[in-house]
Amino acid sequence: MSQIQTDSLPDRRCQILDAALVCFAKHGFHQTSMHDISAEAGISVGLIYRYFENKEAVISAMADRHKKEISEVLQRAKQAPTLLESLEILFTAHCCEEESPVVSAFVVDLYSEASRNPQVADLVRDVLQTAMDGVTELISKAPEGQNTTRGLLPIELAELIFAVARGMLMLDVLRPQEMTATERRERQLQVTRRLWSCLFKPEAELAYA
Amino acid sequence: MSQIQTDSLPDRRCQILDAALVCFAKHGFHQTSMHDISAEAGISVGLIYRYFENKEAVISAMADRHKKEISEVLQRAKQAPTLLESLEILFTAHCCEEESPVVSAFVVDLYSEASRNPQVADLVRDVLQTAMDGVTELISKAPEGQNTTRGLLPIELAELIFAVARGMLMLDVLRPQEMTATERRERQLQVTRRLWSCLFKPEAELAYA
DNA sequence: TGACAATGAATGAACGTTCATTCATTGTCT
DNA sequence: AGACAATGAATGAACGTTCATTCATTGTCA
Repeated sequence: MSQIQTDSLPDRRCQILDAALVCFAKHGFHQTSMHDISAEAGISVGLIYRYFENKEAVISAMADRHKKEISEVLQRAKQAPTLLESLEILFTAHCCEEESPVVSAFVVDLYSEASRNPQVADLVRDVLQTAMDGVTELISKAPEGQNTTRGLLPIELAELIFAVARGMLMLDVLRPQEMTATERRERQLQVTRRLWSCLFKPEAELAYA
Repeated sequence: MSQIQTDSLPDRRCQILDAALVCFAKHGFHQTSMHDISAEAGISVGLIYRYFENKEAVISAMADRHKKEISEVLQRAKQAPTLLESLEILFTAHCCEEESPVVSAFVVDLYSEASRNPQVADLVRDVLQTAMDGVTELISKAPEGQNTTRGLLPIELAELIFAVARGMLMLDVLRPQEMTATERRERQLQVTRRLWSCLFKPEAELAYA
């Protein structure tokens, strides 16, 4: 009865979005056809239109899902014992975390889409603002962020941190495919630590850096 | 005879690429039709195929042109009297320079394209490497880069600088259209100076920051 | 006139979307 | 329980449209 409806409806949507992510990451939004998605999901084309109004709605739903994944990453980052570890979680989420496969190519596409689709732009802006607020708060409360911030406010530091994170994510799409997730992660962590040492490491420790 | 060929051929190509940039920046590569480009250029569709083999070739040529523009920006940056001014040129090229209108949305699209098109990826990697080498050299030679680099090598600093530059460029596509080029430039410069102060400003000067 | 630049209608493939149809499941009645 | 009606999830061929690409034709010079 209604059990099937309420159970299968979100499942189907999820199944379709999973397939869409694979296709979008591989070929981009506008080079992925609805037939591609249906084939990847193992269902018929028509069925997609039972769960999504049109292709645009699939893209929007993907953006929405991205928002949830990012806020989960943020939650995990907030619980890390040190500021450096928080940053490491934030910087490596897109290439390493099993649970939230935020594929770099998809995110770059999302920004590309945001530049013409105001609805997507609003959503991405919202995600970014929430994440930045979280990190700003993280810095304000962290002992490392108190006195070694080189005269910059927590929010200014957060802006720099997010700029670097986005920039590294962009770099990620240029990396040859033969690079493993572990190798990517290692490169990400190196840059994260360098940034951290620039922003937060007390001058006194530099001799040992 | 050959005068017309050698003279008009590059001009037409340039005219077509100018039109393509406008369309690509506005709608993206794959949502721009050849008719859009021909209309923007004020010529017929068929004529485009006299100067470019196909749409892919237009995109590749755009990427090539991007490469030339970036190296021009780099040349200008190299001639700046201080390291900070070099960075300011590099960071504001995409939203302010009249001669090389490297539109942010186009560059994000270029990275998006690079993630599936190995030919474009190679080119973007090449551009990036050249620019990074230039900046690394700039840092090595600059007096500001000598002793206040917080234990980081010039190449490591260059990586951070380019990550921030790419990240800010990405942010640029989220900005509401009503923001003027001057306002964007101001925001860019703020972040540039903050980054510079983190990476290069001697600790002694911080009191006045 | 001959050579080349330029046009834009024509082509066919590919796309997003629709919808008549199928069929396993669920509900209802005797 | 058994027979029948109703549901709606799922299908995939078909539709109208758009797009990249081609090419017969026209315009423009020397």
